[in-house]
This record gives sequence, C-alpha cells and structure tokens, in this order.
Amino acid sequence: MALCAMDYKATLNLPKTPFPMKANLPQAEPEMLARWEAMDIYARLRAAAHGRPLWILHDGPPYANGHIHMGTALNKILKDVTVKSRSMLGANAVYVPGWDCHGLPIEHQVDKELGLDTASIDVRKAMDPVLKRQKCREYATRFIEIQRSEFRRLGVFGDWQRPYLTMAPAYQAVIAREFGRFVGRGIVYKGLKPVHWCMYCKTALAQAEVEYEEQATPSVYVKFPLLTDRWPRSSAVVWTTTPWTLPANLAVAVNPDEQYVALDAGGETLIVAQKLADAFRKAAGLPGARPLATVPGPSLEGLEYRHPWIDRTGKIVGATFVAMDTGTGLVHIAPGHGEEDYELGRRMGLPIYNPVDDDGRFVPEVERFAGLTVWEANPKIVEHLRAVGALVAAVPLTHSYPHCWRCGNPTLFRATEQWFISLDRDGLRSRALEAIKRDVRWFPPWGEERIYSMVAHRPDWTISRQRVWGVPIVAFYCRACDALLLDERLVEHVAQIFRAGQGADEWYAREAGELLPAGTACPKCGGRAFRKEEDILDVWFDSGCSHAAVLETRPELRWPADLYLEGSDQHRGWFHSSLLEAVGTRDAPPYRGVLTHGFVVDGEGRKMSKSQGNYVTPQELIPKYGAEVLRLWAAAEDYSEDIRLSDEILNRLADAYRRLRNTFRFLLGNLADFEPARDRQSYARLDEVDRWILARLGRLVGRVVKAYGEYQFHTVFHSVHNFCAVDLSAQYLDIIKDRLYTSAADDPRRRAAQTACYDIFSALARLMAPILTFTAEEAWSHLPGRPGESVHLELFPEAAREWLDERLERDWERLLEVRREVAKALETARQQGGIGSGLEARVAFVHAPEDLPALLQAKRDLLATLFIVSRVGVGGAVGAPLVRYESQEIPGLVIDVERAPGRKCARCWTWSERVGESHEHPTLCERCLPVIARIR
RNA sequence: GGGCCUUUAGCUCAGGUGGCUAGAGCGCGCGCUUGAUAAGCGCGAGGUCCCUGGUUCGAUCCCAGGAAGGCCCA
Repeated sequence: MALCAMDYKATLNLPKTPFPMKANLPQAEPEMLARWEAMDIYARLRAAAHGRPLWILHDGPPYANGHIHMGTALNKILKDVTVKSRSMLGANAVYVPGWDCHGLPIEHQVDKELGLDTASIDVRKAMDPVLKRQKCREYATRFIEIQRSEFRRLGVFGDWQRPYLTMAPAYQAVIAREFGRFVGRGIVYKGLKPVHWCMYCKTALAQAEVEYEEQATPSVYVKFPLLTDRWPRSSAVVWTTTPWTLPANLAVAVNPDEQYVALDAGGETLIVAQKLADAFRKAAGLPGARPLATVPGPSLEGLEYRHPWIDRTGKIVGATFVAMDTGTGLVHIAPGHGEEDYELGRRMGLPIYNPVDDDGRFVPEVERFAGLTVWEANPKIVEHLRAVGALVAAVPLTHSYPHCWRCGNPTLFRATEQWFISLDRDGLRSRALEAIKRDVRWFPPWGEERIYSMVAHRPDWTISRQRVWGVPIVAFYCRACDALLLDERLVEHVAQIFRAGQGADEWYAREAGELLPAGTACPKCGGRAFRKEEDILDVWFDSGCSHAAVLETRPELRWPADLYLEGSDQHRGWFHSSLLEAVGTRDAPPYRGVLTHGFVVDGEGRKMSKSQGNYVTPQELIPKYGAEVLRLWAAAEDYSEDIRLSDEILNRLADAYRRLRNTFRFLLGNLADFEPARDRQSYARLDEVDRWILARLGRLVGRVVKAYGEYQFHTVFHSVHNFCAVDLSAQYLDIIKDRLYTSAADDPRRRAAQTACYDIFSALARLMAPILTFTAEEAWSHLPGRPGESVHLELFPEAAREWLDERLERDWERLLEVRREVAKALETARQQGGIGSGLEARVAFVHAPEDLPALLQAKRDLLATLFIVSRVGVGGAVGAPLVRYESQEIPGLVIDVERAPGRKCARCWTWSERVGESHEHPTLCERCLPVIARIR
C-alpha cells in the first residue's frame, strides 16, 4: 500500500533539538548564573588552568558609589572578554576585581546624611573621625554589594568572593608604607599651593566641590609704571577681574609669541598687545592714542616695573598661556592666587605670596586694606587705583566664577600648605617617561603619546586632601618647636600598626604617642610630645598603590600585570598615578600593556547626560535585551574610539544575536542523532562541499584567534557573524539540507555532513564563548558526545592541517560566483511566474567563458546540489528556455532556465523523470526508493 | 584656549606603501519557501568616502585649513 504524501515526511531526518529558538535572555541568564555559582566556575577555571602561564589583567577599581552605568558595564565586559579569551588561548588568566573606597564623593554623601553639609561647619572637626569613618565604610560597603551583583549579572567571571578593597586594613597599611617609600626617597615635601578656598566654610575645596556661576565683577585696566626710558612715562597695562589679587602681584606676563604696541596717550605711553589695542582704546576711552612703536613680546621681558601703590618692583616675564581674546595681552601675576600664576612663579623662583587669611581678610602687613575681606576690599582697591592715577578704566563685567557648592558663596583662589611628591628632585619624571616609551605597550598606540605629554608637562603631584575618609599622611609635629617629623622608618612603624589593627582608623583612635615608637624624640629640640598631621592622601594615591597592595601580596597574582584596561580618561587618572607610584618606588611600571577604550555616547555621538535625556543604564537595558546583547554590543563596536549606543544599535545587535543563536540551533538540530565516537567520518570520506566549509572554518579560526590575541573583538564578532550568515546559512547549510534530510540516517554521506556540522559547532561555540558567555554555555551543553562541563573550561579550537586546501578554495570561490549568477537567472524566471522553488527548475550553461567549461565539467555531479535545482546541463542549450540570462558579472556566461522535466518527488521534492518507477511508491524518485526500502 | 583622538551607505564595520563601476553583514523594499517557520533562501534599492583648498596624470587614502563630536587640561 502506497504511503500518502504526508507520511513520507516522517521518513525524513528533520532537525530536532531542545535548544530553543527563543532565548528569553532576561529570564534564562539568572538561571545560568546560578548554575555557574553552584559549580563554582571561577574555582574550576583556576583548577583547570593550574600550571599554565599566568596572565594578569589587573582590575582598575571602580568607585564604590552609586550603581554601575554603561561606561563601567562596558569596561567590565571588555575585561571579561579579555580574560576569558586569554584563558582559552591557553593562559592561567586570574582576575581579581576591586573597589576604590575612600574619597570625597563618599565622604560628602555621608556629610549630607549626617547634616554636616551646611556652611560654616568644619567637616574635619564636626564629629569624631572614627565614627564618621565608620559611616563612610558602611556607605562604601553598601555600594560594593550593589555593584558586585550588577557586575556579576553581566556574566563577568572573577574572584568575587575575595575582591580587593582600598579600605581594607591591609591595603591601607600598604598605602601608608608606599607613602613612606617616597619619604625615604626624599621627594615628599610640604609647600604652598593655591587651592579653591571657601572663606565662609573656612575650608579648601576640591575641584569637584566647586560650581561655576555667573557673577558681576568690576574689571579694571591698571597701569604698572615701567622703570625704563625707552618710552616717555611708560606703563604696562594689565586687565584683571579680581582687583583684590593686586596686593599679591609679583610679576606681569606677556606672550613671547605676540606683538605689542606702545600707544601715545597724551604724554604717557601705554603698552598693550597689538591684537587687543583697538579694543583697549575703545574700553579706555582713548580713541586718539596712536601707536608709537611695535614691540615684540620677548623684548618686553626683563623690564622692571613699580607696583601701582605698594613700594616694590616686579619684572615682566614671558608666558605662552597669555591669551589674546580679552584684556590687554599683559597679565598680572599673583603666584599665591592662581594656578598658572603659581606654576609660573615657581619656575621664576618667585615666592608663593598669599596675604589673605582663612577668613578671607587681608593680613596686617597689607597697608590700607588689612582686616578687610577681599570682597570689602575690591571696590576700595579700585578707588585707590583711581586716586593714585593707576586706573585706566573700570568696566563692569559678568562672567562665570567658582562658587562653593555647600554655601553657594564665591570662592577665593588662595595658596595654602599642601603635600607634594616632587617629579624632578629624584628624576621620577624622566624615569617615568623612559618607562612609558621602553617598557609598556600601548593599545591603541597613540596612548603612549598622550600619557607621555601629560607626564612631561604635569606639575608636582599634590597628594594631600583636607578630609577624613582616607589614609592619613603619616607625619608628626613637635609640640614644643613645631618641627616636622617625617621619616620612612616612622611611617613603616605606623603602617605596621595599621596592618595589625583596624587599618587607618588607628590613626584617629590613638594619640601621637601611641603611634610612635617608644622614646621618639624631636631631632631639633628633643621634645617628646607630638601632634599628628591632619591631612589625608589623595584617592589617586590609594588606587595608584594597587599594584603593591594586590599584585604583590596575593600569591595567585604576579607583579607587574600584563594589562591594565580602562577608559581613555585614565591616562590622566589611574594609569598615570599607578605609573608614578610604581616608578617612584620600584623604578619600573606596574604593567606591561595598557589598553584604553573610548566613552559611551548616544546614537548621534554625543555624550550621555541625565539632563539631556539620552542617558540609559544597564539596569534599564538588561530586562529588555539581556546582558548577552550588551556583551555583544561591547564586542561589536570598535572601542578604540567613542562607542555609540542607541535603540537602533541594540536592535541590530539583537538581530545579529538571533542569527548566531539560530545557527547554533540548526547545527544542533542536525546533530541530534550524531554520536561522534560512532558516526564521525574521516576527512577523506567527506563530500567536497564539506571539505570546502572546513577550509573556510579553518580560515575563520585563524582570523578569530589572532583577533583575540590583539584585543580586536569587533573583528571577532564581524568575522563570526559573516561566517554564520553567508558561509553557513546562505551557502553550506542550505546546500546540505537535502543530504541531511533525505538520506538514510546512517548514510555515510549524511554522517559526513554531520561530521562537518559537529566541528563547526564545536569551533563556533568556543570562539564565541568569551563574548556570548551565556549562550555558548547553553548551546555547549547540548553538544552530542561528552562535552566538558563548561565551554569556558575549553581552549579555542585549532584548524586541522588537512582542512586547508587552497586548490579547493579557489575552485569553490569560482563556483560560488557562478552560483550567484544562477540565482539571478532563477530570480528572473521566478519574476515571470515560470517557477517558484529552485527545485522546479533545470538550468543549462549555454556559454561559459575561460576556465568555466572545464571547471563545470569537472564538478558537474555536484552542481545541482550546489545550486539547489533539480538538474544542471553543462553541454549547451536545450530547446526553448523559460529565461535566457546573460551574466553581467561574468561576461560571456549565459544561463538558460527551464522547468525541470519529470515530476516532483513527494519525499525529497526534487523533480525527476524517474518518479513513478515503483508501483509500491509511485510518487517517489529513484533516490528516495532505496532509502525507504531500508527504513522498512 | 591647549594636548590627544574620531568622522566611509539607516546601523555596525572592511578598505597594507594614493589608481577598479568604494565593499561586507544587518536593516529596508520586492519575491520565493512553508521540511531551521516569531525561522530559511533569492533579488534589489541605498554613499558629494565631514567640508574647502593644495600636491599629483590621478586622492576615501598624502599636505594645509575648517566644521562637528569625544577624552583630558586650562
């Protein structure tokens, strides 16, 4: 009895797999995380990699404040991809994450919670420091917990049980000890430096505590009489918006690259920049002032001037920072009141003069204005300038000026005592510069130039902060004579106390005498009573010590690290502080390589900001796309530049994800009955198309492994995705469907195709595992045979030598070109309604140019399969075709398309003239008959 | 304002040392298939290679200037 058409379907080997098409990532990922946790994947990885060469990515600690954002997510994903890929390349890639715990942002949050963030409260004295530090510690701990679970949710593997924390007592002890090492090198010093100062809160303000607001100020043009007879009654004219800084004036700067003019202003001579002369004449109400002479900037340098009203002289100096957009091109320099002034003053050997006290009042030595606050003094100084004839003009002006974020009042820039590490006293700068060039690889290469010029031009490292939440600067003062007690051995002694006890809290819990070795005496006066320094170390010093506190102390790690991997802002930050710390104490950089990535920006390339409304967070995206799509995003983008993120981008990546997942699924579906040990076919028994795809796979493996080695993850993604979409889905898999489905299950040629599918799947799952961490694992567990317990414990695949067959690749490259032309010919026939499926067609090559006749002849038996049509004629035209197609791409190639002769086989859907030969199965073709016979 | 960097189809990316009708995948449009089916296949339409000059027989690629954007300083 003949089977009806529907029943033949049951005789096919259609794909079958429990690996679902729909990933349902937001739900599935947490289950996978639980599975990894249950098997303790990180410990398993360590055990598996035991004895392999160490490879260390040292984690730059994120700040333990707030939830993670897309930037931190990107960074951690890139680190994870790096670590996982190194592991699969054969290394023992240990990853210890860490957190940066000290510092102002946390302390300020705690101040707020405690109600200490109001004006006129000295935060250092407002409460018991030990108590406050406890609050800060709790705050940091809270966010470490939050961030840890957020990072783990991304699928990042690492030693999450034992991360490093800069607030751990042992770490704090290392910070103190490292500070001591700098002391031992003799390059730690105390000096004056201008900082933002709030005279109402009576505190120094960090950069982050300053807000810029519009403020109305008097701007004045002031004459500084020159002591020269080059011009009659000449004066340098400066312009300033802060008249109160004039008492501290010690120099006047000109730009050596600019031209100046001497203006004749009714018997006196005024010197201003040529470019600003017109604007000056207008502002000064001197339209008639005529230029007497042009003077190059450098010829003004060295001239002496008299202070407008104070009995002292100063000199004109050159400075390239003098701008030509406003003012007169001559800048009044007060080294105690400005950053650039300070740097210039130091270079010129000027004193860092600050005549303003903590209350913002002039000190007694300032005649006329002593006791006045700078704001009270401002108008009086202008008046006085007018009285002594030094005022050329006063112009009211509104400009942005720094204000205190706590009390909202305008701040002063005022020199205060700070601690520094000298960059030049012991050659730290030059050693660091040499290390940058000689000992470190920078990815991308321009990172080298960037950090090089920063180190080359930076001022001495200011390491002090006037705060509580951090590690103290371990120094003492004699109560009797106020002498500074700063000694490496004393610092080390204190560091031991930190290590043995409650970390740096010991500093605050103990008196100086309990911190110093018994019998310590002042070297100056022999006094035995001391007080403690109150400043703490800058957090950049803390994190800069991580190489010492982590790499050197953990037995599973190694100094130096192989790689630091952070955003490009860290050239100024952690890369920089770590380098200075390590070179300063160990004469070598803490890393062999530094990789940087750009910043996350929106779809238009603009920075993300909450106020702009283009800000998205991982917490919003993960429930929608799953962490896997974010991982794919991090890997797909070229991170050496800015990384764009938008709905369209994520949707495209979700599409790409589906394609990759479906490729896995299709491969697995066709491996359902494949037992590698039993069914695997040798290379020699594979079909030609199988050998071709393995050659392609070999190329892919080579390219991808190389790309991982060079951290070129976007190349990995694009290569694999292209392979799946083109080589596999559109070509190989489409071609072998017929063989897989219609052959007898154990037909060696079917097993041959499965052998190729097995190798392809096994390679793809491993190649993508560092990126598609969840999906590769899920798919891997469905691999027939006995796959390892986790794909992450595997190594990357290697291409078998026999796979590479250049002759085969060349032939197939050509055949696939022809295939594309056949597809166009079929499409033409389809448009005319002549055929639907390609199997309804027969194609014939009417003309074929050059190499093609021989090639087509040689491959004629596989052409129908390759083109997925029912018949192919290579011997010229036959009868009147449905369509005659002349190729544009391959000139001279002419293809006829006609309806395939015979009837459609009910089982394999191929058209054949031999359908109907069997009485038992009148709807089957000659190919299907023996298969059915075997199944019976 | 200064230093470093970026700018190739709607999106993500390729385009060694200057020379082709500038490529790929995705997306989009139109078909096919319904035995990868909330899938698969085919065909097709998309680009003043940021702009302006210059060098050159010839520039996406080299040089100069500019625009937009990013990071870090000021």
